[in-house]
Amino acid sequence: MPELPEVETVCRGLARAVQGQKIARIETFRHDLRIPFPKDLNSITGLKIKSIERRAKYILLHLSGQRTLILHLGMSGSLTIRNKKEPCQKSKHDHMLIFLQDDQKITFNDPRRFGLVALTDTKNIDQSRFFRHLGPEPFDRAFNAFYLAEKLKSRKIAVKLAIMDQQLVVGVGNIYASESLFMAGIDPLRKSSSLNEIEIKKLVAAIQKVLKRAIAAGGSSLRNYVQADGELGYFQHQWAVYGKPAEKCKGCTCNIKKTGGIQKTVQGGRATFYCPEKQR
DNA sequence: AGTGTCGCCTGAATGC
DNA sequence: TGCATTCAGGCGACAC
Repeated sequence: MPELPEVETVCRGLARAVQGQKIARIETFRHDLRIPFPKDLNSITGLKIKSIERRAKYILLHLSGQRTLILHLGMSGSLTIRNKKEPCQKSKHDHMLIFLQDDQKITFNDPRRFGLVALTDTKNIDQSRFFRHLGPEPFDRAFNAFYLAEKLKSRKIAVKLAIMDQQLVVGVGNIYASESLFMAGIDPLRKSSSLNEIEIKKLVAAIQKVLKRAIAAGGSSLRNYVQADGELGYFQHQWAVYGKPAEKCKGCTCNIKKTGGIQKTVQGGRATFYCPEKQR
């Protein structure tokens, strides 16, 4: 599932392939994904893709005429770029095609349809329903130990749920929440307000490091991005605890017989993985 | 206001 | 073998 690093990878790949191109035509094959497609989607025909930006897990295509096309991949969405001349059949969950004037074609495929497509005036982005409530980017200077301490001290929920709250910090999804807490050595079940200064510093650093490593892993496979492989750029081979119940944690020196290895539990309806020995 | 739960959706994995 | 059930999860809506 695309989290921040995957979305970042997709944005970079997209920028390389289609920045500066004009939109020739758009086709949709149903009226909605998680929300309806914009009624005026065809109004961006003829506009130029000036730049591409990631914000949280949203992909922003800034167009000429002060328009911005917003894409979100949800859980199962992927973008593929092909040359229009390549013979290519529409697959089952292709929902939108963007044809460009240079004969490339962007395909938005999303089996579970948790993704979305929206259109807004560029200057109104910050006030849009999608961005109004978002917290700082994890790499922004505004996301630091002082900020996190302020945010956590009054909160009663578990720290894992807190760092997944997009109002606190954006882009930390379920997988990287578990991974970051492992790297920081913090038990995901701990109450947010129970973390001390040192732990909070470690957590900020861990979130940034985990995300940066994942982006780097994605970037290294970027050249294959245009091929039809939604899995590319993912971090799954480097997971330390996620999806590995009862296994050894990364760099394990634990007494597995005693700890039972990596534990799996559920928080807020989402799977959490952690090492009971390394995370306290 | 902060917190917890639900629903959207489909395919893979598991259970009987 | 084949059908039914469970699980996965971003994010907004909603109830308390």
